[in-house]
Parts: sequence; structure tokens; C-alpha cells
Amino acid sequence: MLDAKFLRSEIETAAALLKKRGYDLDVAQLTALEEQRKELQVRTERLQNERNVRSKSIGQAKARGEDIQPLLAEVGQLGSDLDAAKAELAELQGQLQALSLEVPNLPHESVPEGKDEDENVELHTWGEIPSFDFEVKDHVDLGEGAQGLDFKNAVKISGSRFIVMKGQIARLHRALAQFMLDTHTQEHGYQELYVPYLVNADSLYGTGQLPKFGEDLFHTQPATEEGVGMSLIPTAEVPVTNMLRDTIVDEAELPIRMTAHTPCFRSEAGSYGRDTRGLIRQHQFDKVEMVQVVHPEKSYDALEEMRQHAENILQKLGLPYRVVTLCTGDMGFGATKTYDLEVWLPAQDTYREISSVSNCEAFQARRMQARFRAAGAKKPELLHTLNGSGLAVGRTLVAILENYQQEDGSVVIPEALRPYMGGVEKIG
RNA sequence: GGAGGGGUGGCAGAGUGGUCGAAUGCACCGGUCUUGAAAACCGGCGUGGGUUAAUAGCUCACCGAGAGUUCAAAUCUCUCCCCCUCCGCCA
Repeated sequence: MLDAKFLRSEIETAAALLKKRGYDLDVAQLTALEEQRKELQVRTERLQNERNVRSKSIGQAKARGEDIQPLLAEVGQLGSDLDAAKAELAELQGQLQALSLEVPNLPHESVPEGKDEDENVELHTWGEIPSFDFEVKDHVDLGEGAQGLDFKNAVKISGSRFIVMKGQIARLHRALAQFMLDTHTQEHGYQELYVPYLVNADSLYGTGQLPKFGEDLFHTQPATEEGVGMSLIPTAEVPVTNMLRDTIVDEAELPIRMTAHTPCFRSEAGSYGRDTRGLIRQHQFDKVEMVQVVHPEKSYDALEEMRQHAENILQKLGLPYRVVTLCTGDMGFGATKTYDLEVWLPAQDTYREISSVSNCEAFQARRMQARFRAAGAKKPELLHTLNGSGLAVGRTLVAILENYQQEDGSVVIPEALRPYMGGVEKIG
């Protein structure tokens, strides 16, 4: 959510910036509604004030033992005028609120302008793209060959876009998550969190999944007819960032760095034909997430830092990758700036996204009223929130299988993971 | 699942439907006193919105959430949520 005052006073600036990311702000509609709102709110509050004053004087008159009948008669019309104005105002504010919840964040000035992923800008690459003197297999063949990836049973049990992992592959998957968590907690200064996988609607509004992207989520049945059901998290960003919802922290506590390993659930509505083979796009996948909550002046430093934290994981695993800065048209709803890390997948002969690191500035903080109080300051200020994958575990597994594959179909375990694999050097 | 008790400012804890945004204590921040500190004393001390150049004034809202009764609700009514105690069940 953008700052309401900013949106009002500099709507043309906002519209121009949003245009860069392909979002058309309805300036005329907003301006008209805002004009009505202002007039109506001032009028309503004036009526409210009048009623408060009169009610108070009725109380005082009664306390003095005076006849209050004439005073009551005077207030009669006021009440219904006030009720009408209040109802109208609530309706109008509801409309404005609904509109503002659907407006995406403004891109940072350093973000390259472009309309889609083709215009993302490569920042740098790391690692050697491996060359094989045999025909490379993809992770599906490798995994099935090793009796570790069981797509058949997953389909039977749940359906497409699910996986059953077995044996050494399951262990490798677990090892990856452990390794990532340990690296973030021991080397990067994050606190490990275990969080709920089912969240309420307030949390989803807080991080911006709602109201606009409800169809991307799995929702549980409401407990009662009017009740609100809970939803499965599409990313740990939701529960972790919402830790700060409705709180005011001391400036001295900043920055707050949190990490969590969770499954993520995505409906993938609208991506029917894409990545149907393999582990790349699943309804359920594990991810280790990093979240930072920082002083507004530090958020761009934190963004670079988090990108490095994610890169460190790939480097320790020896996986070649590249970093791209997403262009204005390819960024997510709440981000002002995003880096994607893309890992090399030999079987696809291309780089695929394995991490996304974003600064949301105050966009989420404003929705969830996450604030801090500067030492000695009177008013609390909004925090900045950042989130990044560190990394998507399933896709990392894919990258390991494919990049470390041997001619006989076995897979060498990267050094960094061996302690987590009981010293095993090779699987399959 | 059954029975009972509760949700008020950072914490503790008052609050007969009317002058309550809310007593009091603690904590915290200024100040006086003191060589310094403590104590004592004086003062301050919530959040969001609107208006506005204003983080000045004025104003509206907020006592778990929502709805209702009333000229007027922290206080009365209803619904929901959460917490606590006991019993049952359970990983």
C-alpha cells in the first residue's frame, strides 16, 4: 500500500512511476473519490463533534437537575443526519481502501525500465558452466534412475505437481535445508524461526497476497458459514514478516533478521502448460526464506547484503548461476527492487530462477503497521521489509542432481553437504 | 468436547450509562535538589485518521473484534475471536 497522503498530493508522480511497471492508475477516478471523501469526512466529523458537545451538555444539565426535554428535541434531527453521513463516508472509504490495496509498489529509481522478463538486466555471473562428455540427463531421469524421485506415487496420492522423495534423494533434500539454515543462522546473523503454515487473512493482506492474488493460494474451508478460513502459505515470507504486524520496535533492535524453512503451497492457477515435467513447478515445495526488517535508510544496503547471503549458498554448493536485476515490468506486486538468482540447469541448457530477493520498503509495513521508534523520537515510523529465498530447496536439489551428474547416472555430493549426508560422497 | 473465569494505556490495576482517552502505582523521559548517585519533589508520558505549509492548533476514532440499544457506551444487549483454570481426549 502506498502512502495515502503521497498518493493524494502527488498522484501524477505516482501514476508516472506505476506506468513504468505497466500499471495504469485511474487518476480521474481516484481524484473524484478523494474530493468527495474530503468533503464528506469534514462534514461528518463536524456533525459528530456537534453531537458530542450536545450530549455532554445534556449530561451536565441532568446533573444539575434541569429539564432536559428541550435539549433532547434539539438533537433529534442531528442524529439521523449524522447516521446518514457516517454510512455514506464508510462506503466511500471502503471504496478508496479497496482501490489502494490493489495498487502495486513504486519501482526504485535504480530499476531498469522494461515490460517483461526479457528486459531484465544481468548483473553478473558466477561459476563455470560445466561441460559433459556424455549425454546429460535431466533431474527426472536421474532421480527416477536412483529410485529417489517417485512421481507415480505422488500422482496417485495427491495429483500432478507433487513429489514423493525416497532414500538418498530425500536425505539430500533434507540436508540442503539444514545446510541453508545453518549457514544463515551461523554465518549471516539470522534468527531461526519455526512458523505456522496456515495463516489468517490479516497476514495475507499484510504481505500483499490479498486482496489481489487469492487465486494463487490454497484456502481451507471456513469453519463456519461466515467465518474466514485459513490459507496455506505460498512462502514463509507471510508468517515471518507478519511477526512485526501491529508492533512498534525499538530502533536499537534493528536490523531484525529472521529465517525459516517451510513448505510453500501454490495453486499455480494459470500456469497449466508450464514446467509440467519434474520438480521445477510444484504445488508444494520447500524453501528457506530470509526476511529482514530494517531502518528505512538501510534497506538498500540490506538488499545487497541479502543477495550476497543467497549467493553464498550457491557458491558453497559450487553451482553456477547468474544474478539479474528485474526490470520494472517483471517485479512482484510489493517490491521496489528485486534481484533474481538463476542457477544453471545443464539439461535445460539455461539459467532458472532459484531465488528472488526484494526490498518492499514500507509497502508491507504500512499494510501491517510495522513500525519502530527512533531514540528520543515522538512518533513511530514505518519500517522497511525485505525478503529473499535462500534458497528454494526443491530447485536446488534439481540443480545439484543435474550439475553434479556422472556418466553412470550417479551424482557427486558437493563438499559442503557431506557433513549433512553422513559423509556420503556420491549417490545413485 | 464439557464446566467455569477473564480480555482496559509498556506493565500492574480502578472505573454507579453522562464533565472518561480513561484514576492510581510501577516503568520511562525532562527538571529541582546533590560533589556524583539514590531518595524526595515538580512536570511530561498512547495510537491511528482528518484539516493544515506544519511532526502548531483544532477535530474524529480507538478500553479484544464486529453489530445493536441510547441524546450519550469502557460501562447495557447480541455475535465472534483470544487467554486462563478444571475434566475428557490426544501427538
